[in-house]
Amino acid sequence: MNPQTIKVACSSCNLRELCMPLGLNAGELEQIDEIVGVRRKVKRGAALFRNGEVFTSLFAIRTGFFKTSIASEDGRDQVTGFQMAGEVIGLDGIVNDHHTCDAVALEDAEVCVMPFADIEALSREVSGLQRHIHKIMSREIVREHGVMLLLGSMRAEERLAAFLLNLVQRLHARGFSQSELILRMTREEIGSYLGLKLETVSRTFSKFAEDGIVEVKQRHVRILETDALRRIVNPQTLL
Amino acid sequence: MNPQTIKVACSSCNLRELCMPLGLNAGELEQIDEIVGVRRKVKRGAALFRNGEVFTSLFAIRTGFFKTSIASEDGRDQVTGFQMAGEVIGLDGIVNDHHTCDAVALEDAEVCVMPFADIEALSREVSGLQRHIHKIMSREIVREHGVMLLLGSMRAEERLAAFLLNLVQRLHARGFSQSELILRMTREEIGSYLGLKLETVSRTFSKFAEDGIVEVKQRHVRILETDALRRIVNPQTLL
DNA sequence: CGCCGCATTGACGTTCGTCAAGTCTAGTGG
DNA sequence: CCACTAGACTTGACGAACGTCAATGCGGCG
Repeated sequence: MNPQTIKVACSSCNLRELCMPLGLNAGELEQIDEIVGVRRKVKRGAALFRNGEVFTSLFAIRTGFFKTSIASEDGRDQVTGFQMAGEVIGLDGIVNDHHTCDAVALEDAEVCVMPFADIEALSREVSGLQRHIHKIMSREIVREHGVMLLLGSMRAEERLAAFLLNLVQRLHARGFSQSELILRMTREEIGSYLGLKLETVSRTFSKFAEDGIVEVKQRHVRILETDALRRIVNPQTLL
Repeated sequence: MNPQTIKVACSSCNLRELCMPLGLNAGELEQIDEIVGVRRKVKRGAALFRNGEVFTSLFAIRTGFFKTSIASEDGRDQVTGFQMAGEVIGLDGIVNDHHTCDAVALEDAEVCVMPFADIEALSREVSGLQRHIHKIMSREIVREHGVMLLLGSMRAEERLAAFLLNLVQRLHARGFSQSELILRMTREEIGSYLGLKLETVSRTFSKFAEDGIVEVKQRHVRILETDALRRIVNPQTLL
C-alpha cells in the first residue's frame, strides 16, 4: 500500500527477453518504455492486488516471488500459481475489469506497472506487442491445462516431483542452479497448489530424501537425481 | 476431415451476442463477417484439431458439443473442458503456433473458422474486437482457476454438484431448461474432467438420486433440488 | 535467549480407486 | 420384428492413498 514510483526503462532491463517481445525497432521500444512508467515495491506478505479490486494494469515481476490464489465462499483457498521474475500477473482481471484472485508477495518484490489501456492502445500500433500479449495469455492457458492434468490424474509423489522439476527449470532459465533451490513458499502453500495437505507434502519430501533423490533441509532443497524425479512424473519413460 | 465450406454471416447469427463483441457499427460488423468466411462440420467422435497440429484459426462453435483434452506422455489423459454453442476453442494454440490439446466433437457439430492472422489484423483496427479477444482469453484463464479450485480442494460430491450446476447454467443461458439436461459425455469423460474415476461418478449420481436431489436415467438428468446442489458445493451458504 | 510459526512424524480414519460381476440400451443384422 | 452385441453404466467388496488429529522438533527473528 505504499506505491513507490521509480522511472525505469524496459529497453535496458535485463529481463526484457522474458517479459517483452523481441525484434522491435528503437522507436517501438521507446513507446513500450512509456507504458512501463512506474514500478511498485511490494513487501513480503503484502498483496499486489486482491480479489474484487478494480483491474487497471498488468504487472511484470522485476524481482521477488509471488503466489496467486482464489478463495471459495466457504473459506477454502487454492493457490493457482507461483510467479517469479520476468513473469506477468493480473491477466485474470481483464474479463470483468476486476481481479478475481489475490496476488501476494512471498518475498520482498518489485513489479513494473503496465496500465492495460495503454497496452491495448499500443498493441494496435505495434503488432509485435499485440502478438506478445496474445502469447502470454495463451501460455497461461496452456500452463493451467498442465496443472489440471496434475491435479486430476497424478498421485502425491508425481505431483511433487513435477512441481520441483518445473520450479528448478524456471529458475535455471533465470541463471540459477539446476539442482539447488530455496522454496519461497510454505508446505501448506505447496500443498494448496498441488491439491495435497501440508503433511502429505512433508512426508513426500521425506520419502524423496530417504530414496536419495533430494536433500531437504526446511526450505532448502538440493536435487540429487533429476532423472529419478523425471521417472516419477513419467513412469513410462526409461531414462 | 471433410471441411465443408459454407458462406455465412456473423451479423445475422443468432449466437452473435455469445461469441462476438457488441456495440459495433455496420461497417465493423461487415469486416468481421469477412473473417468468419468458412464453416466446418465435425461428425460425432471426430477431432476438430489434435495436439501437435499447426494452429491457424480459432473456432466458434455454432452447433454441437465438444470436449478438449490433453494427454501426458504415459497415456493418461485429462479432459480440460466441455464446450458448447457460442464458445470459442483453440486458444491454446496461439503460444507455440501448434495446438497442445485435442478437440473432439461429442455430437455432430458445426464451427465457424476464424483465421487468427485475420483476427489479429482486424483487432488492430477495431478496438471492440481487440477487447473482445482479450476478454475471451481472460475468461478462459478465470474458468481454469475455478477448475483448479475444484480439482484441488473439493470432494467427489462437491465436484459433481458444481459440474451439474455449471452445465445447466450455461445451457439455460442458451435457452434450455434450468432443471433438465442431457449429458453429451460419458461417465468416464466426466470423471476425467473432475479428477474422479467413472465408478465414483456413477456412485455419486446414484447417491444424489437416492437423496432426491436429481433423477438420473443414463444420460438424462433432471435436477429436482437446485438449492441442495448449491449447498453441497458451498456448505457454508444457508439457502 | 526465548518465542512463535513452520515442519516433521506417528497413529488412525475416510474417501476414493480397483477389480469384478452384472444390467441396461441403442444400434445392427437376420 | 426381434434377437444379438458392444459399449456404457451400475453396484458391491475390498484395499491403498491420502487426510485428520496430535505430539514433537527446529530455526529464525526480535
